Amino acid sequence: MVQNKIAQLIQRYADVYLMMEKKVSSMITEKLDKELTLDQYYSLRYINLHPGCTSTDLASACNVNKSAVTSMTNRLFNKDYIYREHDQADRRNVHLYVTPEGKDVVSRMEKQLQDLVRSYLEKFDEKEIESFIQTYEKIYQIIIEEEAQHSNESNHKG
Amino acid sequence: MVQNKIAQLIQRYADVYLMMEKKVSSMITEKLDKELTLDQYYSLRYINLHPGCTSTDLASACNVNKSAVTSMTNRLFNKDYIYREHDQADRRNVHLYVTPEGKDVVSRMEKQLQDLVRSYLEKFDEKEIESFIQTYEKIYQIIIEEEAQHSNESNHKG
DNA sequence: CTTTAATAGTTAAACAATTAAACTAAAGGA
DNA sequence: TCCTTTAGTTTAATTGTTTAACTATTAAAG
Repeated sequence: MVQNKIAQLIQRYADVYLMMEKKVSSMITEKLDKELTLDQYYSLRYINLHPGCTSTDLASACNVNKSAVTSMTNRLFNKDYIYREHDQADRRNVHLYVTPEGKDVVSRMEKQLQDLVRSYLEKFDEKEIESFIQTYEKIYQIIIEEEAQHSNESNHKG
Repeated sequence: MVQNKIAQLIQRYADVYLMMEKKVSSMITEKLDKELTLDQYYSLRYINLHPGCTSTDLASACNVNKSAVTSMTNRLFNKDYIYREHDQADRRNVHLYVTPEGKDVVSRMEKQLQDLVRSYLEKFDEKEIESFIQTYEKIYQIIIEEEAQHSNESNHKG
């Protein structure tokens, strides 16, 4: 791709990125249950999809420090949405599980999120959204692969 | 669009969203100058593109409270990247401007951002990225229009 | 004109989310 | 046994945010 074209595309992306991100996250916290922040919802969702995952797993998935995960899981634990279990084979490992209350709130928020997004998605052609998400997933894949290659140098995270 | 298909698309988006957001923002803070956080960069970039804008403008653009803007502009002010000027006609208004040092850092970070993103973008077809950003801009437009319609009800922000 | 409303912005207290560094505890290897 | 690595927590600090109370200025109503 031509250098100039790339600069243009990045410019256009940057022009909407900030507003988009803040607007979407504030829309969501406004419209959805106040029980969880967006970050808390996504963390709980991850644990729900990966029962028994460790703090390290979650840290690597979110690309944050383990101490950030400790804080996050403490917040979820204090709300009785998750519980922890020590690994019997290797007692250093702590496995994370979602409680019934946690499962309740995840599915409730998932439904609310769908109701919210549906009204916007209806204004699009299915093919357009499909290919948008495909590109999004592709970008994600490329970033992951790229990181796997350079994982030798810096492994202070994950 | 069919209900089921919508649920599927949202699911797929949610599956990558969390990792994507955190990974990208941590990649950027890692690779770019440490002088500014990503939020600070985008705020400074906005002021640079809209010289003389007010706190209210920035608050509305980011969809955050005015007090959040005060905090943000204080951080930028303390780093000598912006300055404030009282409006002579209406002394309640405070206009924001980027200093020469601020302009320096914006253009430096812009260049670094382009160098970083270029390596990823090169793996894509130009048409694919073009239509990805087009959809992104379209989503943004729809959200803005939607909000303009419902602006009567809740105007505690912006 | 004076009193009252509204508007722009700041301050203060609280919380969420994060990092870095020091720490505890457990496991593995020489 | 001693040293090192690994998993996770704690602590102190910073960023970014909200809500509510506040200051200062303008506009509007009588």
